[in-house]
Amino acid sequence: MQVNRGTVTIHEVAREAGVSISTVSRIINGTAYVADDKRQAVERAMLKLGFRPNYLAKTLMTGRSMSIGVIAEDIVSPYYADVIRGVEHAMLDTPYQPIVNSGHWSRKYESRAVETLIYRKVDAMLLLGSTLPDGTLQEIASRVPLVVFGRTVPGLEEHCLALDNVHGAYLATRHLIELGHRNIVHVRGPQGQQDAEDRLHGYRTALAENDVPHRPELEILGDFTEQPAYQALTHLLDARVPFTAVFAANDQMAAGARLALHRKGLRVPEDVSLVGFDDLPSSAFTSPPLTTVHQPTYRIGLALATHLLNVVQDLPSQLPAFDLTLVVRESTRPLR
Amino acid sequence: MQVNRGTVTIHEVAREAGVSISTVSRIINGTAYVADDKRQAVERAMLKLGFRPNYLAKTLMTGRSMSIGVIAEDIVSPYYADVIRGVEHAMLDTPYQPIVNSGHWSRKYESRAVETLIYRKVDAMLLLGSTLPDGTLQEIASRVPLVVFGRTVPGLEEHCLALDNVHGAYLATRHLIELGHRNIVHVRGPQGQQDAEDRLHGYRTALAENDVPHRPELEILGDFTEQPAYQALTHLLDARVPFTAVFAANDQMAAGARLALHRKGLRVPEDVSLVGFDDLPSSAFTSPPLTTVHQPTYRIGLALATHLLNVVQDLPSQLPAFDLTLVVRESTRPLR
DNA sequence: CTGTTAGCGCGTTCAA
DNA sequence: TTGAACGCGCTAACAG
Repeated sequence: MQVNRGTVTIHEVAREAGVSISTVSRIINGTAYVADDKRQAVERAMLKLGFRPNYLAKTLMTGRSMSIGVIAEDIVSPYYADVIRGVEHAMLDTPYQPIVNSGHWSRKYESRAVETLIYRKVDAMLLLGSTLPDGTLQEIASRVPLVVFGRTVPGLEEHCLALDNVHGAYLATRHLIELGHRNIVHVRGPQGQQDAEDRLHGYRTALAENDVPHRPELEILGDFTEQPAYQALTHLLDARVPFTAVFAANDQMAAGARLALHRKGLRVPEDVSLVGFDDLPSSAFTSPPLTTVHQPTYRIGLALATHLLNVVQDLPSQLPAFDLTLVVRESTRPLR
Repeated sequence: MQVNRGTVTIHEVAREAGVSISTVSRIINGTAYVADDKRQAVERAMLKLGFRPNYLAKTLMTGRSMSIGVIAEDIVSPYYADVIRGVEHAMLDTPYQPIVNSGHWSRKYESRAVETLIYRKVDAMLLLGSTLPDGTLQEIASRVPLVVFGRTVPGLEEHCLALDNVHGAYLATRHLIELGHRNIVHVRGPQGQQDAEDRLHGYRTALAENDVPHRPELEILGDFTEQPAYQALTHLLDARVPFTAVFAANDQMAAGARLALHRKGLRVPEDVSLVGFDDLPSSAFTSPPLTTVHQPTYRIGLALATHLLNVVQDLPSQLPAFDLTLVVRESTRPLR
């Protein structure tokens, strides 16, 4: 039997105040009326002993932990970070607490995180992106209330929030076309990743709808980080493939592309127009500020959390829809 | 009494396998040898019933939750995010799990986060920066093993990891001076914030040691984000205060400063040299790549977590020291 | 090697 | 109104 020194429980409080533990419990939870004198005695005892209720014991009894598990593909990604910020803010003044973890873009670690959180009895779970197959997500949803961002899982539609990436990419590409560009490079996200595929699709659609010939050699592959985008565009430049604009599937890759242009002495937007996707907080402060597709990540986080809180409290709730919008800043200009 | 439908406990497993609950417990935890036939029966029963152990009940007994509370001033800040990444990676293949929260740069929310984590019985706590006074931190440390990054708390020295910001700023400023610059703007961090004050101090020391006259009007105030830095430098430019270099107290403010210069048609580094602080992952990919003071944030996260894991396991451990180094990239050049 | 028993700290009936 | 007693799911002595 371990010692548990220094842990003061409702028993000591009860003894100190000269009442039973149930009375103490009632006062803590406001479950029933308690005579004023006893209430005061108990409150004095709690203060004196420095009583701290044990959440685990409480959870064991009630079955509710007042915590919400949040798993992001990657906490570090500025994109998810902003969503998390929204989630945190929404929960700040509620009794619920978010417990956030990374899935590290890996099925293994993501499912480990899921298991751990369920073991810890979170009352609900929020997945910010997910590499897990639909079936697994459905199974998880049967064990704990689940909300998913960035994907629509069959059977869980009303708890999924996904944005129209095809449309966002369409807007970005059309903007460039309207500016007169016809040779538009697309820096793709990782192959097979849904958002990346959708954005590629939006790019192609915009070309097709505006009778701009599709040139496969202008589609280059990245992985949503700067370095590979930098390299891919450098290769293209070295190969002297002509183009006048670049649409990168996210802002980080836009930064990589921008550097490749910079190294070759090409100016943005004078020589090449550049569009990103995501609108990271930092993208408004690049030089020049980046034209990009804005995702209302903070508001999404807020909405996600609000919905989640409703769900765990059995309140009716519906996830709102969010639009992707093009933010025109200074990295694009008409083809002269 | 709530229903707890669907929750299968060791009792059902024991019944199904025809053994006692302690035998089941022993098999789960490997506490003692169990006859092979019983073990197999139990394992079959667990699988069949889909048994999931309840961590809370376990924690209630053992007093160890196998979780580590991590509180960052701000999860969203790319700076802390990289430290968190290190922490997560270090714990990835251990039985311990980090539970991360934001303090939101506020005493109120930070102490709330601390309380919540202690209530949840985390085995130890890691503070990534802290706005709490020394006394409070000492009190926390008396309740739970505590490690602090970014500050040295009296009495807790061996569990604190802080970098020499004065020296880092000194290096940055000296670099500029060696390049021939004498009119060096310093974009300060928020007044009163320790890191900000230290960096200011390092800047002044470098000037003094190299006989560069100190011009107070070149010290402008920011708050570690882009916008105020942008504005402050714009004011300075409008006032036609002459300078040839800028040392910003962090990379985000360097981006703001860079934009102010860009808007006035000043090129970096041709017209003005620019140095940052932190070396955010994105700073290597700005155009031009930023010269900045590198903080080994990821490795720090790793070290912090490793130390923490040692501490909770009563293993001897010592926090290593880390150096700040100047990374010279392409945003600085000799004064012509 | 295995089962019985006594808690961990708390919420919640049921009588009084 | 209040207290006694039970149980949440599990671990850890203690016998055997």
